[in-house]
Amino acid sequence: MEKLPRSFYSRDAETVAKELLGQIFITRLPQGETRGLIVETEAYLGREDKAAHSFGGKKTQRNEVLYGPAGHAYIYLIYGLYHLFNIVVGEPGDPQAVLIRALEPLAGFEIMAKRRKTEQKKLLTSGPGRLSEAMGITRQLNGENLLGEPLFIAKGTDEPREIIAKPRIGIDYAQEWVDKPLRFYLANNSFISKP
DNA sequence: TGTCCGATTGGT
DNA sequence: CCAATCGGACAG
Repeated sequence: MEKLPRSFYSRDAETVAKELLGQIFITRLPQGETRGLIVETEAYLGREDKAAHSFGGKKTQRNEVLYGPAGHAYIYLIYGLYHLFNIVVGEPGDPQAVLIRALEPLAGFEIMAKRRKTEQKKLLTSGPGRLSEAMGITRQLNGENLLGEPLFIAKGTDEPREIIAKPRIGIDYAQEWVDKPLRFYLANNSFISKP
């Protein structure tokens, strides 16, 4: 089990978003260990990207971790109900991020089922809010270093995989950025958030 | 301090 | 289709 190094994250969001597909996201929290294969991501390009929280260089208490070093978690609450899990990427000071949108459950099924209050495998991690709940992600973990514990990403297998690129979800306000193909997912995977 | 709203989800 | 539910952004 090999953790992805800092250098993996210190690249542009589009590259990292694609290369995160097929890697393994692991959490080790008091309830136990859970693992999921990353099958869907979105790239948020930073200052220039009207869909990004850091558009125009905006820096607030919520998003300041985006301006720090790559390989840390950016976690925030959306709709007062769900936590979304992102990874800070790029060089320090360049506020880019990758949103993890779906996982394929690999281990810790019972822990996930208990947190999600469902036994249906398809409903455990197929969406950004769902996977955060299943993996035990809350904003207490905002800023955590993914090269340590309790959150990290391990190298998956090197098998070639077909990647599909499509527009991002839920960013209707982003004008000319709405249609840019910055959402990536593995072809033929059944755990994608919106089929 | 007051108001408005969201990188979603689940039930109608 | 629409309500749930609340921290944060921003205006005043």
